Amino acid sequence: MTTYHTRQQERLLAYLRETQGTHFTAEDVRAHFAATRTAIGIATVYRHLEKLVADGAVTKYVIDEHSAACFEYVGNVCHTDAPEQHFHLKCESCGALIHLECDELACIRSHLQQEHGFSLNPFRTVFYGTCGACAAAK
Amino acid sequence: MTTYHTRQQERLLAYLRETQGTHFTAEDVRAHFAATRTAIGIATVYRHLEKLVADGAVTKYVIDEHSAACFEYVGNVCHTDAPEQHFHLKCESCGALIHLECDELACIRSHLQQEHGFSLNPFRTVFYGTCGACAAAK
DNA sequence: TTGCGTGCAAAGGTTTTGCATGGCA
DNA sequence: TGCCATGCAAAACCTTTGCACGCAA
Repeated sequence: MTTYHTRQQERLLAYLRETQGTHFTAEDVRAHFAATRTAIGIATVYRHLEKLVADGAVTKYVIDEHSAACFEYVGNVCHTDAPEQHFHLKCESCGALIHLECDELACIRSHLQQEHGFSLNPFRTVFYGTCGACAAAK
Repeated sequence: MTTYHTRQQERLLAYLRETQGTHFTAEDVRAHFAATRTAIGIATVYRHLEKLVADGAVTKYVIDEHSAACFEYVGNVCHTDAPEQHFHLKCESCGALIHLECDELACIRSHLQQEHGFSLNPFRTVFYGTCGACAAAK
């Protein structure tokens, strides 16, 4: 639990809030501050992200274990109103991670729940395939 | 593509067929053959698993990126004749792998294709969540 | 002053790769 | 004989951890 209020913590949180709706890796965060001359050690980045994930303010995606984990800022804990139901598409060709928000896809969840008794975890579920750009390139 | 038929390949495939319905790590496979005195190098295990995953005969699960990936043999899928429209549900609680054949879910593919230009790969895509039995147990 | 937060470097683990050797066709 | 497959070890990679120092309260 955080007891002290530090400069790094403040700057890191401020940055995360700017990234709403996008994905980032721990390295992305470190690089961002390295560029602004207010460096934050990679260990500190990981330590904060770990806490935020535990608090639910950040979601962690494991796409492939030999590449860096993706994080996403989803707001404060008191965000119990309308958690966004978005899914992720991963292009097996170019590696792009696509953030998909679609009502029809959101129905998948209730369908699986009602018809198959399965509670889908949208944070871990990733749709693999080929994106339009890559398909067109072939 | 595999061009040569080797002893290691044969033994590895035979072992995988025995594991139907269970999951294993690359290390598990290596250890299995190390015990039977017909050792197979870990690099060879990874190289074969990589091919099998690409072929759809093995599914790769990434549970957490700092632990070993889990693999599961799902058999030779006939992606030439009649591509089966079934998806996989993986219970994060009990580890059960559920084969789901559902017309409504099959629509996901065409939806992603038409509305988002995304060609879904049903052999690799896995829905993570909690199965009905585990949900009831809580 | 107390002790948490930070940064550096090293450790930890899994997976990949380089290279020489062995084996299939 | 021509190459692919294999195995070993080292490399590559992300992430965690030990330790000393800095800084908040």
